[in-house]
Amino acid sequence: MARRTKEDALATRNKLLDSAEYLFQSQGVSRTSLQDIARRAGATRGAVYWHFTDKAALFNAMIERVTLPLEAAFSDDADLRPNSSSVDVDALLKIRRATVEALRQIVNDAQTRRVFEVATQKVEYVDELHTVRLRHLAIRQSFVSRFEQSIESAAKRDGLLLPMPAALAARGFHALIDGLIQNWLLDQTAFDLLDVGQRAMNIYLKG
Amino acid sequence: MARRTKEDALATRNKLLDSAEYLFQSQGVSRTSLQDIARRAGATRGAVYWHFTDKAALFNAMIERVTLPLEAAFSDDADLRPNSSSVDVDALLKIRRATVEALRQIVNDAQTRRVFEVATQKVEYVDELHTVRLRHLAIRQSFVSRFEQSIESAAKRDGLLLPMPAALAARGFHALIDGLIQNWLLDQTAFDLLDVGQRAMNIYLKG
DNA sequence: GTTTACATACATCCACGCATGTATAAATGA
DNA sequence: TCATTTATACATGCGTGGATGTATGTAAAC
Repeated sequence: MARRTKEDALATRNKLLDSAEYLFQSQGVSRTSLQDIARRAGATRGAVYWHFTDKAALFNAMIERVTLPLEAAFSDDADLRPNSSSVDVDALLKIRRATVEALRQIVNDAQTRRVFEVATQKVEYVDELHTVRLRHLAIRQSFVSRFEQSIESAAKRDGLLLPMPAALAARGFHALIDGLIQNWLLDQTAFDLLDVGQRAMNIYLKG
Repeated sequence: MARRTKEDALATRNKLLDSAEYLFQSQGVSRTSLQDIARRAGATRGAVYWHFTDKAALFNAMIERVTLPLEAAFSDDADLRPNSSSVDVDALLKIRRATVEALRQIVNDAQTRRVFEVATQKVEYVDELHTVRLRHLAIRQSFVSRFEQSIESAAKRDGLLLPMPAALAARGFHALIDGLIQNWLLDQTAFDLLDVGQRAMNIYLKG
């Protein structure tokens, strides 16, 4: 066809990513061809190869469309709160709130849910997608270490001694949340993620 | 070639499964062809199609080679202990022991580790593999409900009231263990699975 | 006029399923 | 016990479709 305006181009790009989301979720990443994606978006493979160098790049873009805002939200939570509220808000409280907010987004936002499901169940992390995987690991790590700091500062503030090193406690907490999310994604009718998540979190944080 | 003796046939079958394990782990399930698997086992696709109807069946067999013994171990733990030890052993203690044993197997047995890694990161659960997935879910569910019973009986025995329904507590516990395993598989050098696992378990069970 | 945003066409490769070949182990019968 | 038959445990070959990458065409925006 003919050349489109820049908004049109961005629209087709998003359509392609939408199609990819849907098809990746229902057929898996490796079994959906670029042809499938293009067709569902009302375009051809030419459009796909114009916007993305290959399937891995498309996958990457699809992931970042969700994770970039989510990461930004997390950073905001950590950076802005100290200014807005009084002084030295309980670090654990911040973690608690941010976590609940993340759970809420997964439950409420269909797109986030789709992408999470694809990223955890419908893709094989190998070769080209290894970079995506490394990025995930880095994000995980930053989350864990931030939580570790919060634990330590909270313990120091309240003058209580921890039953285990903060690093290990942070690992456990992260595993708990991560496991809850993944299990919920496996069967979303099995339990209420927000409810169970908050209760489990409270239990764990008693330690 | 010629017909082999039954032991020979079983040997090639195991060789094929070994190859699949290795290749699935390094290349992912969808990117490894039956040709690859056969070649690495010193055989041809003919052998593969003789022993398995298709790739999904082979995958299934590979999984069961590890999970069947593991399930059996879990059943033994639950069924035999009441006879061998005194009367009414603490139900929670049994769960604790079985869980630690499972963690130990994952850490120590390379084959279990490989298969778990494949099953959690290197496969897209869709179409034919959906049955495998359903089976996993069923096993999960049975584990969770068994743990739920243990919690309830333990609570009744000790006469303490739970901070939440046993079903939710069981979910949380399972999510914790599951999350720890998965995170450890992502980076096996990050922490000591057995250590952190036991500590986190103890913390959680205080609730 | 040039670049953009695609569509179309072409060539290559590879994975799968099936059909068929085949040498030998195991069952069968005398 | 041995000869014959049958089923087994693969190997080989063929056809087919589909996915990828790239090269080229093209009309409108800038």
